[in-house]
Amino acid sequence: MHRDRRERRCIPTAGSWMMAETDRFMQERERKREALRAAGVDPYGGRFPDVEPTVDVRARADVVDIPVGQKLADFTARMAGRITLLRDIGKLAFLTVQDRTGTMQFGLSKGDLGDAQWTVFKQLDLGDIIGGEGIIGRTKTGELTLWLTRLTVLAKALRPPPEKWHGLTDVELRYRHRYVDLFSNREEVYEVFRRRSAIIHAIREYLVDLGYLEVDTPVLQPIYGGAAARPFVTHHNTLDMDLFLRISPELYLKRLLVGGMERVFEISRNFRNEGISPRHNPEFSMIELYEAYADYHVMMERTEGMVAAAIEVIGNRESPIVDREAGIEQSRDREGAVPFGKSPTELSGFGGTGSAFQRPFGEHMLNFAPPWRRAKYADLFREHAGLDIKDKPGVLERAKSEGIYQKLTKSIGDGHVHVKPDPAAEGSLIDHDVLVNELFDVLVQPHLIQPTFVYDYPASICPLTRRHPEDPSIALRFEAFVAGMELGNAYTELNDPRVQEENFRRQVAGEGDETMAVMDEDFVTALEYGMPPAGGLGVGIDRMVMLLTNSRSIRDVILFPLQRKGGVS
RNA sequence: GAGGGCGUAGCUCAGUCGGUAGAGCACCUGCCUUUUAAGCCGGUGGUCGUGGGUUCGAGUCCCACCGCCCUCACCA
Repeated sequence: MHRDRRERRCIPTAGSWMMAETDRFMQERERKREALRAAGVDPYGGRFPDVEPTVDVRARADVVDIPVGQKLADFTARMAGRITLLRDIGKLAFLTVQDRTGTMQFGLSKGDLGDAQWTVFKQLDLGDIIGGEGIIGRTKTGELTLWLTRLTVLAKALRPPPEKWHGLTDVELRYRHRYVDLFSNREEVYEVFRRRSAIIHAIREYLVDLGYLEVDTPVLQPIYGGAAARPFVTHHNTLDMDLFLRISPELYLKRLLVGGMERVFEISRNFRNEGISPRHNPEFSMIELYEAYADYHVMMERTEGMVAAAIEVIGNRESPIVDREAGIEQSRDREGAVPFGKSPTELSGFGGTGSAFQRPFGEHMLNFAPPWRRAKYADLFREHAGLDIKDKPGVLERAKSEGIYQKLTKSIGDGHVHVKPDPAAEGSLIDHDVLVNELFDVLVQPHLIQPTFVYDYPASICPLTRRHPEDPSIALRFEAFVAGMELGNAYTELNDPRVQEENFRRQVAGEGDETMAVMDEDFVTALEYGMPPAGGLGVGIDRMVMLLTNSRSIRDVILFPLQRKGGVS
């Protein structure tokens, strides 16, 4: 039947389709698969128990003296993985086999393996998944090698893997076919997600050790709230009810404070129907935590503690393979990219930096050693803008010279800009506070490279936030910035039900920065039962992973970032 | 949503002034018992993102559309 196929493609009639390149590769591999079946070999294997990871085999080999060019008959191993390189020397072959911990060279000798097994080997291709049993040795060049006495086919790959040296570099293909990205760009991509897992694990451990309870609250919410963002809307058929995908778990977690969960956290996937950028994905992960009897100063320590715990757990690790790095770096340089990416020294942890809390990020070296810098909003504004935040004429003048004023007045009417109630009042069409905030974004935020807590925001910028008891113009809030990027946001939480109720009313009326569809009356009811004073904190997990893996785009730390449908198949 | 860039073989990339579409890897035939991106001989493989247009002739020029990336806006 294979012959039929080949003949068909060899006789292109006028106007017929030429054989697609992909089909040629796949049909060749299908031919080999059928050859395996004809020889009584299942090309998709089955249970293959007691497989030893590469790192374990290498660790065992490290404590044994294996002379170069020798095999140790009593050093046996049983391993499995994907063939990433295949060197066929005639009656001898070397395969590089990759598992989750690294790569191992398999050596195959026709004489040792026997004709039947050698025939099986001849049907293998790059990308196939195999198991092997044999004895460990070292080749002439000292390479640790598993010399097979038995070869098992576990999965015949029908599609060829990407080019073996460059791997997959097309970013669109990398995101759409992440499974290929993961095995073909193993050293960079797999490592990022290994770290992501370790970071989340470390955060959990850190908080649980502090007596926190991890919870799950609704993703499908009849009323959304807790942040300023447009939601995704969905519908429950049987209940015939519109629901929102949560933009934040905040209002549910605070209900749990009322219920007596004094220390509570959730690692929550949130969904915001907003724009997409290298720092924004429509669905993203955040850790939110609430601690009774604490305040936002305590939350600064929690932020430092979580990051320190994360760095500790990802720090000490030798990268098993780094050879292909040079090629990746070159391709990025061709695009004129900044020096992001993982160098061998970075992958191995603390290489040459002196402090365990230092991490490279782009052209910066970030120092996460606690305590991080703590700076008041107004002080930073004075430092970088040279202005007092209450200096209305000065702020207006600077906003004009920076082009911010012009940009804002131009976009009045799109619903995002707050027009001053009485424009004539001070010769400005834009709220003073809006101008301050815009100037902060442009003049201050980009300079906040090293981890910095910006605290005591002007209350006018965050109208829904609890005020400082001694200075009502100050809001009890901080934001954590690293590399010019917002990493976290925290408050001394509002627990006065009447103030909360009033805030909701203003939100519904669209007066504040946030708007919402309807008031969450049940949340007010909860506060009426009494919520302990508390500190609350939200930290973006994806951004934290970006910072700790030197990743320039949020899409590089999310396994399957949202892509438009269509595109390359 | 606005502006800019990109899309050529399965993968990584060349393609000059508009004049028969190329290389490496991969794949196929053959050789090779210590390779390290193995090597050597020979060979196959293309709807140049899609659709229109200009032209004697379009990968190349023009228009529209699709997808990706970047900047801005919204947002975290």
